[in-house]
Amino acid sequence: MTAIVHVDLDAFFASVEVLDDPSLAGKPVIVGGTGRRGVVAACTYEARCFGVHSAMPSMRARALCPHAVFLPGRYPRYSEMSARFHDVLHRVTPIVEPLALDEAFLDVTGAQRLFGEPRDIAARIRADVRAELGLDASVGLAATKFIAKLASEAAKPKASRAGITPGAGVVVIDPGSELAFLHPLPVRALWGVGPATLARLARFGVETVGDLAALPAATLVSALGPSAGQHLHDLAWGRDPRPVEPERAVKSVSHEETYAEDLYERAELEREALRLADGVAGRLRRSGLAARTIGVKVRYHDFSTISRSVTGPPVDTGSAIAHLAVELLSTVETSPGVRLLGVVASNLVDGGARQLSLDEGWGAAAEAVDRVRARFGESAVVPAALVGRGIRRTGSAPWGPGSR
DNA sequence: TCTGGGGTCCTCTGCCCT
DNA sequence: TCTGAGGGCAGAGGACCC
Repeated sequence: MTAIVHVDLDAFFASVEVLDDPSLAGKPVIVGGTGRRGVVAACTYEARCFGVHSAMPSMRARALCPHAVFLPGRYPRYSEMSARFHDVLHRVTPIVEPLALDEAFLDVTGAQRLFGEPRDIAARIRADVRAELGLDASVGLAATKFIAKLASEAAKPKASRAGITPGAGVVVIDPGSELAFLHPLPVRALWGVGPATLARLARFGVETVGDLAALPAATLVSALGPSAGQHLHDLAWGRDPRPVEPERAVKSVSHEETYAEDLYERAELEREALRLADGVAGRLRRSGLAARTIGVKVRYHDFSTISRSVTGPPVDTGSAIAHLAVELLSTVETSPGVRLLGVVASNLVDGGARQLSLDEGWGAAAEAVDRVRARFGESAVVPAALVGRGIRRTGSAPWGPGSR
């Protein structure tokens, strides 16, 4: 029988802040964008008691919990702790699928000879993380990935107006007991059910996973499409054949930024596109990749979002990506005011396959730039068009538990 | 109160080719 | 030569995840 463990660090960013500054222990701590357009990336359970949760606008979090400690976040520190966390997991098994900085699946089926029963392995992982990192983790164990994930969720502490209820830490869903665990849960708990799907399911009177399981698969397929419909029907019956995948190739690399004030000037947007393209190019080269498709994403004042993309020979330099991004930008309306601009590289290929003719000289220059930045920091070299330019951004470093 | 950033996957549409 | 059907692909957008 396959044994899958899901491990999730509790309130990761906020817990690291408390770990590094013990005077914060027991206080509501909120990590995230502190600007007008920022959102909460993570918060302690003390903050959750006031109704604060991740992805909530920081302004609202401040209104709900004005006495909280607000911190902007320290991405390099979280990365370092994440690396140590994944080291602990890799000591148990090489079959580790990272989901985020603070979360991973492990297939511990083959680790039983070394470490004993799966439930003992789950408990051991939690204890090792606590001992070596000083952080609390919640652990779920089941025969499938998504039930293991729901189990770790069930193992977490709960926060409400009444206070914090400690979690079990480890929850094991034994084979045969999956449906009894699954069917009473709200349907929103299923992976893939967000606000839009929830609204569609509500029309069928579906509130719990059990309600969903009772619907014929054909009804779900007609309501949600063949892929999502069948997938959710399978999940509702506990079926999830997806294996733990240690190696997953990156499919796209992007940089986007929300501005504190909307941008109207095309020249300013083109400079921003250059800066974002430069960031994307650097990350592509560090991964040894080049992109065949370059896209731009534009979000307007009213939050409506459009994207434009173009496919051609592989590129991995800031100048080449910026050139395409600026061309794409010239096809979209910017006069309503741009709240967010993004540059996306997709259709990724091996970096050695990039266009050599025109780009060869730029490629060598870009690699030299990479070496200087590696030694002296990202701001040591910037495109000439950006020297001395400053635009007010939302003030966020690349943070978010989903960041890899 | 007004909604980050970095991703993946899916669906729909239009175009090109056979 | 014209036309329609169908497949493949690219582009756009939506939904979802952490």
